[in-house]
This record gives sequence, structure tokens and C-alpha cells, in this order.
Amino acid sequence: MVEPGFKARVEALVASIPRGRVMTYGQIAALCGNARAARIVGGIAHFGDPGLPWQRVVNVRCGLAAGYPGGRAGHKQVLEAEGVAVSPDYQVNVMELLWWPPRD
DNA sequence: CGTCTGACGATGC
DNA sequence: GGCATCGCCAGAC
Repeated sequence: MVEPGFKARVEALVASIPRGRVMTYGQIAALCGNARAARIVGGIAHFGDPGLPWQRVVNVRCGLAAGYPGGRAGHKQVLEAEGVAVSPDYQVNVMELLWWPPRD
């Protein structure tokens, strides 16, 4: 089943991120077939489907999104509310929280 | 159909 | 090791 567009794949992938886990833009982009399209994922994040858990999407540095409603501070609170530990530097523990979809 | 932009990434200094 | 710049591809206008 091939999604019609890149956007649809990203949205589907973000929606598949389990609670308490996070993924990077580059990772999502790579899984969608274009590791260089990380910025596209960001664009979709802002004007895409607001019902998706974009709070579980962080950049490769494990840093929170800059344009998230409320800023990184708001993003941080949402993540902590989901059980995700966020450092005071607005960074997440990639080694523990970075999630990867099952390739089964 | 051409052009600009972007919630990023990698590289250079 | 931190900051600046270029590059990137797909979407929006």
C-alpha cells in the first residue's frame, strides 16, 4: 500500500509513534524515503494534521520543536505529561526515548 | 508551471 | 566545541 504523497506517509508515521517515545524529523523523513526531507516533515507538522502527536517529534539533536504552540516550554510540558523525561535544556534522552517502527 | 519557503541536517570555520 | 552558512526536497502560492 503506497501512500499518494510524502505528507500522508509522514502523518501516518507520526500517528504510529507510541506514547512515551519520540522520533527525529530526519528519521521520519528517511522512513518516508527521503532522509533529506526532514524540513518537509517540519512544514507538515505545522500546517498538517493538528490531531497528530507532533510533540513526539523532535530534531536530530533531541531538541524540541521551535514552532510548537507554546514554544519549546509548552512542548516540554506535553512530553512530560506523556511520561517523556525532558532535560532543562529542552532535550530528550535519545538513547531511551528514541523509537523505531517495527520492520516486521 | 516557476519561485519561495521551511517545527531540519550536515559541514565548515 | 559552539556558531554560521549552504543544501535539500517536497509542499504552498
